Amino acid sequence: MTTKSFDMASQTEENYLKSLFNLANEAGEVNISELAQQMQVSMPTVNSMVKNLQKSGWLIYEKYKPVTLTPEGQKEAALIIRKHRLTEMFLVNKMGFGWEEVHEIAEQIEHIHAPKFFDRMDEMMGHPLLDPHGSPIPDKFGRIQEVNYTTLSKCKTGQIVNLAALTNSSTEFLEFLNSRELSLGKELKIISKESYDQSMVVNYEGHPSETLSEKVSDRLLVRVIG
Amino acid sequence: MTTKSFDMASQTEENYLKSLFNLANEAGEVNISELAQQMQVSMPTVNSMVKNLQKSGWLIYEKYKPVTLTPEGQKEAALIIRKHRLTEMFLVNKMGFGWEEVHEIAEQIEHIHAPKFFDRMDEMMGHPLLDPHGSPIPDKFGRIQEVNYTTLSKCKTGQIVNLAALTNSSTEFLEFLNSRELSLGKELKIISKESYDQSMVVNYEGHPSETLSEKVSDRLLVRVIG
DNA sequence: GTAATTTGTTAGATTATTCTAACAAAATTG
DNA sequence: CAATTTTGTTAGAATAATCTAACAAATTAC
Repeated sequence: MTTKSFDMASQTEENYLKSLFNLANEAGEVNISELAQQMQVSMPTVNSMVKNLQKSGWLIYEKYKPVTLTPEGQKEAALIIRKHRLTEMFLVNKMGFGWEEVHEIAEQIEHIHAPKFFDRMDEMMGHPLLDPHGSPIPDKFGRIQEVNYTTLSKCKTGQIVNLAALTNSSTEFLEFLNSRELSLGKELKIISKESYDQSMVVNYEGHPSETLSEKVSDRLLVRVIG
Repeated sequence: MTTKSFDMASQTEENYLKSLFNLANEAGEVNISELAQQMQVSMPTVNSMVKNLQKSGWLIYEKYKPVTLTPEGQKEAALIIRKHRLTEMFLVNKMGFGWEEVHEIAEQIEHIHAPKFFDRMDEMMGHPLLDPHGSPIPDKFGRIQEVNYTTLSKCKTGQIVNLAALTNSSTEFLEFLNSRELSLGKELKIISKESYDQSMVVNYEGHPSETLSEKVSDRLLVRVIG
């Protein structure tokens, strides 16, 4: 007798679902150790929480196997991510925050249970498709439209690209980008690439010659335009 | 050796502080049973939580005596109420919600730890002094400026009053007021008062003769203007 | 293909918040 | 003021989320 309830997830459970969603690879599988690292808790903690989440129907788990979100788990996770990204966009567009300030606040507001509140944000912003860091905002049904960009690090000398999104949105990285006046939509021309450390010299408005380390260029998602 | 830490209060503890603040009478004392009723938990639960809150320095407690918030407890509570009321005002003024929709949402957002977020709301609204139900918004230091109004129920026939605030902001009551087009700032003239059930007949713009029960007139806070 | 390493599990304990049952102190009431 | 009622306390248990210690399974590495 399987116990599938689909009750409201607790704040903690919501965080596990979100991490599971973000860690799920092509096969949709996530290891206990990965999840433990992501959640910053011990493996036994994850082990018991995973049993919990399975009992509630959010995921599939078998001893010694990686876990997989059920369709319901995926939807639930996507809807939490939707609240997070809508909030980030609202904070930037309607409240004047910088893109480096919004993650921590959204991390808390994503757990608010008030559909009207998020619907109103969405409406006030005209149903945005992307958050301030270029990540797609899942729709009301938890559907997420995948876009695939390349990282700047994979581009070749001479190419012209448009900065579209980031693979990492830590405050420190965003502050680094601010210091170089690098924001989404900027057109970058790749001047050269150092084969020793993979650092790149790029050119963009107001910055004729800016050097970016591989660590940075790996985190910049771009659309090649020439 | 007294253990006074003043750590961050948990969400549950914040709710106890808020209730304590709201229940505190002139003497500032609150009984365990009152608090249990307000918080909708059993007395033993309150008993143990009160010991907790004392250990953290938020209140003074002695066996079989009513509890009293310390100055720190009062400030903490007032700051939570500040977040609640700022949020309600923001939802009404900046997001277009009705005054009857905002309590439940603010009840959740009040627990967000993000000073910048509330400061920005405050700034965007030009530092409002009252929330949408006429209750004062405590300042950043947790100071609350008391205003004292009379209830409509205490007014006499012939008086003209201005509707300034409410003693109760339940959705049902607010929806009742909406149905009679009664909103803050409305000027009411007391036409008559029924001595049998204390119901009152009042007159205001668009409503030449509206009857209000004692239950209603007791919940309307007014400023007598004539 | 054993041995070593990594990954995952169980067992048992801890903290926060809650409960019910039983009892004790305080307040109320004739 | 003694009896009753109300209010408050203790004891003991439950649930959620976490931990460490010990062990077991799976994987990786010679």
